Amino acid sequence: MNALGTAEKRERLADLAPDRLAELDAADEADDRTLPELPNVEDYDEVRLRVAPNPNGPWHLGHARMPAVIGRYRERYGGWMLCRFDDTDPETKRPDLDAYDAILGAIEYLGFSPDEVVKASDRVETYYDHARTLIDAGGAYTCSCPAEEFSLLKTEGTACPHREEDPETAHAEFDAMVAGEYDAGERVLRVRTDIDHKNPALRDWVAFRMVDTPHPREAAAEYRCWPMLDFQSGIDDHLFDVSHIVRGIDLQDSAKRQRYVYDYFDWAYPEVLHWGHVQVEAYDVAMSTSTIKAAVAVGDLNGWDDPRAPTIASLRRRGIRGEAIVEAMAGLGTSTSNVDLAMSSVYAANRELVDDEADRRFFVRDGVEKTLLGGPETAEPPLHPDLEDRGVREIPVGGAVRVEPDDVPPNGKRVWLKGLGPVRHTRNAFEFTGEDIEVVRDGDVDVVHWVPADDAVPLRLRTMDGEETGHAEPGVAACAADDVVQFERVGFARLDRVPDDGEAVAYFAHP
RNA sequence: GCUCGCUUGGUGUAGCCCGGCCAAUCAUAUCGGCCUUUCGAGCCGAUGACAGGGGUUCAAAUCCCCUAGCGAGCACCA
Repeated sequence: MNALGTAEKRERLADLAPDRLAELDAADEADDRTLPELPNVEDYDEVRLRVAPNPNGPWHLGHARMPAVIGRYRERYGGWMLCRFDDTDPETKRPDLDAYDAILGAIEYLGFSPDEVVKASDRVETYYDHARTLIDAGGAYTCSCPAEEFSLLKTEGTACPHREEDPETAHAEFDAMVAGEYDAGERVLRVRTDIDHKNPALRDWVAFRMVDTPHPREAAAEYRCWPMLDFQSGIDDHLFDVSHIVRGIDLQDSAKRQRYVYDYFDWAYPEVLHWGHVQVEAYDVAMSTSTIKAAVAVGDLNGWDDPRAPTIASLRRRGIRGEAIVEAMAGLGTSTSNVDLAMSSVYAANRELVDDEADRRFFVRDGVEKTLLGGPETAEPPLHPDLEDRGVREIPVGGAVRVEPDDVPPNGKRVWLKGLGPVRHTRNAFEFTGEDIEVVRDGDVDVVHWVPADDAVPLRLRTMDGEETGHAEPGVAACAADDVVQFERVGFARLDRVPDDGEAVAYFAHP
């Protein structure tokens, strides 16, 4: 049974036990259902979701949770998904112009494609329109209190003098804000909530403020009056008819703040779910955009796709499928407590995805050369031990082989060169002994991988822990960049560069 | 300080709303066995958890209270 592929197994099972097959299918579907149901789905015509990244840098692993979970929900409910770049801070969270496409590329790599993509910085006029309507509704006022002063008043639950201003004044001053007549810090537009609400976080929050620094996008470079996230995203969620908001616990109070605006407009607030932060063990580099940015800048990391970086780009270069990341992220569920993602769960998911397709190859690290006396001229190990149809690799043996130092048996002892046969270590050579495979089954002889001394392809394997050099079997020269292979007894790797001549480069994925 | 939230084995998760079928699910991990010309895959088995204390109840992982720990918000950041 083990020699059969999955499809063949299914076929045989269908003949032998159709009931059991149905059970397996049901189990498969259940696997896909690790996420809890979204609340009150039946109340909406369509499940409409959004991912709302801040394009202030490429993505680290933690960012994958958002598209992974939201994308899975879209698939489950046959819903709709928006990608909205919340790029309304040209200064402190200044957008990185390359990040917009990098993020869309990452989402695609994870296996999702948004139904629509928008940038908040293209929609500023819309936010102004709604601000004016809100002023008319008595829901907002302009305020020139210095931030620290207002903060003190707020803490004691006292209104500032501007709170009672009339809508005409508010309109005039807001128009002046839009016209750029104030500098940063001189005036804001506040939402009128409850100034003595028991939760200080909800009291009269800022909806618009002045920013002196021009937005990096040319199309938005002239704006000086920018909405805050809570205002912008609240308006957009309604305008795009979002049914379910899924976001981090840092935004736990956002819904409560935005409800005030929704109430002024008489809109219904979407369903909302929060999740905690994701930590990833196994990396030396902290998983934060700014830390990685700094490490790349000073050369501690060799770019965002350095295998030591906890980034999406890094996993991608290592040949890990986006789907494996999604699987692992979906497995974390949507609980509001902080979670640790074990890389082993990403690896386990990936192994399942790539094991069948990855051809087997030999790669000998830091090999020692041994003259080979006797034996066949060609070795023929299978390309895949479980899929015989795939055929064999024909490896010309030549007069000498390389093996890893740890695999050299003591003098006089034998070892089985995989796909070639048994050899005895004599003085400084390997002597072909020709026994049957029984010697391996008996347990006295270890099976090891090897490469011919001639024609082996020099290869550098980049791993999370550094680089390893060695030689791969000659057939690797015919592989292409992007091929995912399993170096037997070493692990899965993605070929990154296979030049006609000279050193090939591969990235280690996992055992 | 004020407010909100979280706490199930190494990791993650199910169960908690609507108490009993939970001596607690599944995955991953680790260990062992079988199989295998890989330290991969497959098969079998083992390991290991309801934060602590009170209360309600015939019955509590599930409801209530307290304590502890963790996290978040109280930004003219997202």
